[in-house]
Amino acid sequence: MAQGNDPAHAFAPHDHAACQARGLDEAEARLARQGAKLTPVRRRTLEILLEAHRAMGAYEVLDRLAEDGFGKQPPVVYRALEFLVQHGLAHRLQRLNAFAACAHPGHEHAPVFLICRSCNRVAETEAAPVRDRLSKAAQAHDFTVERATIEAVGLCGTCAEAGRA
Amino acid sequence: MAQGNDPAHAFAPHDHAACQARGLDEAEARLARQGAKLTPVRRRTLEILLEAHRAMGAYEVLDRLAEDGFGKQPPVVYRALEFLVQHGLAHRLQRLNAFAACAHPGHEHAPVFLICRSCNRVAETEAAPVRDRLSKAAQAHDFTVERATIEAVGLCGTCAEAGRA
DNA sequence: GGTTGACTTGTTATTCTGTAACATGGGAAG
DNA sequence: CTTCCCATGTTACAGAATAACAAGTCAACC
Ligand SMILES: [Zn+2]
Ligand SMILES: [Zn+2]
Ligand SMILES: [Zn+2]
Ligand SMILES: [Zn+2]
Repeated sequence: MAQGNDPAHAFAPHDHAACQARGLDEAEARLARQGAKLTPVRRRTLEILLEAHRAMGAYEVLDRLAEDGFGKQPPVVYRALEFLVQHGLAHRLQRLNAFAACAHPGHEHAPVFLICRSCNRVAETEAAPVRDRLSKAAQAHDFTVERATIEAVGLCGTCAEAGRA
Repeated sequence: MAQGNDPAHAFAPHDHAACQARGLDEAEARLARQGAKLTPVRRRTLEILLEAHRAMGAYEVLDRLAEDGFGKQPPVVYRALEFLVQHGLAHRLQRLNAFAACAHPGHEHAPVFLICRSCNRVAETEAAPVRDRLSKAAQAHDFTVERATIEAVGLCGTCAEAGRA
């Protein structure tokens, strides 16, 4: 079983170089299917997000891009991030005003995020059951859910064991 | 049955003056229990949030406070809002960078929000089942949820019937 | 009464986050 | 070769939030 298949592998030690490479490959495959282009800025932005399983602020990414010779004005990074988000290669985390690479861009999905407040890693997990419950609760009040933000903050197993309460 | 007991009454026509008054009463009762004070700015801030079942940006509230003779600098409103949030009288909506009065401050609760994208009204709904699911999904990955943001955007019944798709 | 100390309100200034509007340049289509 | 779309870049601004300090209120205490 490849480590990439566990949706919460973000919290466990794993061959992250492979993880990162797979992220880029899947991104290219997906964009090819969609007829969109992974241009240099976009590619670099995705690489930066893929470096760790954590969320990064736009300006943090922007600094990195500037180091690599790209423009150093906010629109540069916001446009790249918007592109990645819209094409399912990255997600925005509302609680953190930050962005994270998608953990499994292979297929369409509306994720649920688990954010460890100790190590700052971010994982995506099984969303369907939670969203179902939410839709059901909303239906009871005649409300139709179109999109939902579901972000949990807490402690990952590794940090809990390490006693970083 | 008092209208205030339906957690999603925000979307239905109701005696809102009573609704508002009840909000203030419950707030005072709650603060008395906690030994905290509802000072003029705080009270006025809560009143403003209670005027409608929608979320307001901090600066929108600030303008209203300034009209009433309170300070017109950001810290004034942010402090009042922080106080209200911490004492369970208001909630912050991450998706909107905005705040809303709590719909039922009588008891402790971690709400789930329903945000109508057409009329902008915000309702709180039954949270427990959704949170249970979320905790369960997280547990499967050895993650302990401490707090969670759950915010749904969609259409309320009234707006759906009115065809405001 | 006077003094201390916690708390609240107020101000100035700054930081962080995000967007509008416009200029340029490189292809692909014609 | 020209046209047009799109991506990148810029300047300038808007919106959200906080840091740091000044001053007033009020009850507790001496
Ligand atoms: Zn990895
Ligand atoms: Zn952790
Ligand atoms: Zn009401
Ligand atoms: Zn509505």
